Amino acid sequence: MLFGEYVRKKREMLKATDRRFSVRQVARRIGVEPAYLSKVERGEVAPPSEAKIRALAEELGEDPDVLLAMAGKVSSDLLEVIRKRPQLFAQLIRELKTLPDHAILRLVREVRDGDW
Amino acid sequence: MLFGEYVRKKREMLKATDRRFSVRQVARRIGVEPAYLSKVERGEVAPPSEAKIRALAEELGEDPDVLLAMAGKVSSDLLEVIRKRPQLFAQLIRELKTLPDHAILRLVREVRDGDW
DNA sequence: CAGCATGTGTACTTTATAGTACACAGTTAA
DNA sequence: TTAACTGTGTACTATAAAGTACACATGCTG
Repeated sequence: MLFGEYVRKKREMLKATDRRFSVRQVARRIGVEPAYLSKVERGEVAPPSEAKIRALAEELGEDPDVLLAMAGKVSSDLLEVIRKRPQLFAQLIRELKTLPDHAILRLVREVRDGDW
Repeated sequence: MLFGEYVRKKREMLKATDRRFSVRQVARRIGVEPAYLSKVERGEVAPPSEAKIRALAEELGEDPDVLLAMAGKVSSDLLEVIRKRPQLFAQLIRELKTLPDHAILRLVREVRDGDW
């Protein structure tokens, strides 16, 4: 699903029961012009900056990492982590690239619970 | 160490025993103007694009991921991997953020050798 | 039914990115 | 000693990113 398409769907859903989720009002709350948000939702322009996407995620109750991914971006805090130890993380991520979700989840849990 | 500084040092080292590593000749081989490479090495302008950095890494015998990191970038193939499963990888990377190198290396090996 | 709210079209702007093109002075090598 | 090669200063360019500003027709509502 495209970024704008997804945002529009979610916003319209919220609008159905709460009129505070109009294009204009959401735009105002996340700090952009209404015309811009409208264009973003219709895919007429590229998705906004990371900061605006975060604000939008907050507003819509969505996972910022997911919304960023839909926008073709990766959270800058993750980039920072990788940038600090590029070989280590590059190796790991390429290793995990083809693993199924459950295997990666297992890894996450192992690290979280284990004595690492 | 800054990107340009590092590149200059490495290139000068190679140049010491092989005159094919002048600014001009390296620039030509990686496909940029000599003046531009000169400015990059002296930090007068920002580091080049990912593609040029890759060519430079190849040329200098350096790890592209490391050079990219010095340039403040992350390899686009890694971004792609994360973008495809943002929640999973975001969770994992944030979990690993503070782990020591050896722990992450252990993880890499475990995944590579184990039955995942 | 007047008035505010709504979504969107059009036109423009600002800043960053990623460089090119050319000239010039100093260095080296034949 | 001249021809080529070297590094760099200056000026410029093209494209993308990330929006703003305003006008307009439509629609709801109190």
